[in-house]
Amino acid sequence: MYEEVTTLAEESLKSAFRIKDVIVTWQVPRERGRGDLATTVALELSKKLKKKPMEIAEALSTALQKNVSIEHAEAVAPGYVNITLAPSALLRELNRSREAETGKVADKKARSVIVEYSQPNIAKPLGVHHIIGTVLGQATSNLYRHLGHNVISWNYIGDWGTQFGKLAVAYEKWGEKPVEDHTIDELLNLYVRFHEEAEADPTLEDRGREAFRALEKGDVSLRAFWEDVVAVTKTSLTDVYERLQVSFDLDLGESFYEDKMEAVLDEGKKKNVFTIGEGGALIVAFPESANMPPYLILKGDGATLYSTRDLAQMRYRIDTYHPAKILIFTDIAQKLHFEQLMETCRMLGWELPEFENVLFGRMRFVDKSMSTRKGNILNLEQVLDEAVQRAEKIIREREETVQTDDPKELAEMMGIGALVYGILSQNRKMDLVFDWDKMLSFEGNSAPYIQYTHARARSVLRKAKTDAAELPKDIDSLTEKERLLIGTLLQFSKVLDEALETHMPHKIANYLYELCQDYNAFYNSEPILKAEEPSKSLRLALTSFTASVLKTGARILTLRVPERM
RNA sequence: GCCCCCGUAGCUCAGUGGAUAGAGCAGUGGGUUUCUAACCCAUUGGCCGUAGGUUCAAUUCCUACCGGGGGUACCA
Repeated sequence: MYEEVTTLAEESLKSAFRIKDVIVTWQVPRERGRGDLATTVALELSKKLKKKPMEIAEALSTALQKNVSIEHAEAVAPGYVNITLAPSALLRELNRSREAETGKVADKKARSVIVEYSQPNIAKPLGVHHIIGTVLGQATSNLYRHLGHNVISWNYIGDWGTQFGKLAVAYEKWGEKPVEDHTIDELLNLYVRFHEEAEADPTLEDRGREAFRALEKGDVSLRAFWEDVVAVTKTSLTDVYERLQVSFDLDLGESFYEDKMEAVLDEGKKKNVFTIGEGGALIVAFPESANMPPYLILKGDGATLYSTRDLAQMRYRIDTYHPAKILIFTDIAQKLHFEQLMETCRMLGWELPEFENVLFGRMRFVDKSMSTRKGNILNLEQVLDEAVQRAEKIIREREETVQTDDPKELAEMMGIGALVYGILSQNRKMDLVFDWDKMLSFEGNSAPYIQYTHARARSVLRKAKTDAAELPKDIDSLTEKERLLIGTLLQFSKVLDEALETHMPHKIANYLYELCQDYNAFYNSEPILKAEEPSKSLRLALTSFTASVLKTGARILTLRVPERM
């Protein structure tokens, strides 16, 4: 962005102070009245050149002032250079920047990015805490796709493991009807009851482990039971994912690796990476330098673990998809596990793709943590329903002014949007305390604010009977609000790049919010339809750009925006 | 014990090696004969956890400590 200005600045500094190299970087000042771009290069050079910062800043601003793209350049104490760009230069930039909105076309031959997220467990409904990883992963997948990457979105379903043996024992003891007739909540109740009764009767735990081992060894009736439970679970997940605008390319779960672990186990043993530890367990002992506790690969009784399947999964993904990158979204509690996993892969001598365990904070209630075993989780579907009901109530209260044709659809959009935006607008590493009122905001910095701003802009365009407004060729001057809005619109593509690089979708949410603020301020102070030309064309174009950036950005965040509300 | 994440306004949170640290909610006062007032404008409110260090410049980087959360071999 603004290469012309950068080159000019660098050249003039080089010639004025007879230096070989200088790199000028620009910041976009947040404060009004500081121009469109600012640099601190004079402060940075001061020591090296043995000159006062202001002296350098003044020389630079004088040189920049001569350029036609720059309306005004100014040196400000203690050594900043602020520049205000000419309207024509801003319009030129704005035209160029529209490409970022439409998205890039993926190069089909490029190696893909595997994004794993959500990871629901079989026989349990999605809890409200699942929403964090689910929407973060989806937003990140959307972002990669938007920027032209081939993405394989992957739901790694927890359909295997000791928990399953426990459920089988619980069903055998207390189940009262065929498995396939259970709802997901009834299955959860069995699981919770198991843990309650296991407090009094510890032998239950052993029986659960035994049942899982039997399943792993191929017990036919357990296998049939397992298949029924998987079917019940997948059906119940479909609806929630649809409401969240979440979808996956693959949902190969843990059971898929059932027959793929043996090869990895053999390899690890042969390479002496896996060794026998306490109680006959198979472990990886890391070198001192790794500074990590041992990694358990097989239990003492020979049963496999999460780690066993993850190793097999890593192998399978590499061999099958040759990905350039693998991202796995998990909460922060799993950090060590993935560090151990990757270190183990390296010790096995595997050639690995770029890998990141994208971490996020945990959700808990005010006084206690969330635990599926104890049953103190909130069902995500119920939370979505409550969110939508709250939105419905607000829509009803505004009956006289609301402009939607479909209040039910709008409520769905707003309610779920509010919840999702609440999560995606904050730094993913932060822990969340579940609180209805805080998680479901409908005003201020919230999804409905973004949605309202979009509807408002679309409404203006409908009245103007135009969609793809063209920018005027040139314009003499810009109002302060116009300039601010243009400046924010210009940053969209940079924000997307930063969000991708850091895997921090909240940067997009924050940006969209700022854009709305700028648009609403502009909307409030400048007439659009009644403006004189060329202002009218400019303002319509800004309205059109804003609406389209909002829609594109919101979509990446899984949010939908209405045409009217 | 060791390791990781978090600590910014009453509350919930953004933010950055640079110019007087920003929003939302809550509080106070304004704005609709104008394109949607789910909005806008103004205003109250901060030793940026504490103490050192690096730097022309630290809330941001480094170290220690304090507080909260998590992990630390047979859960995932």
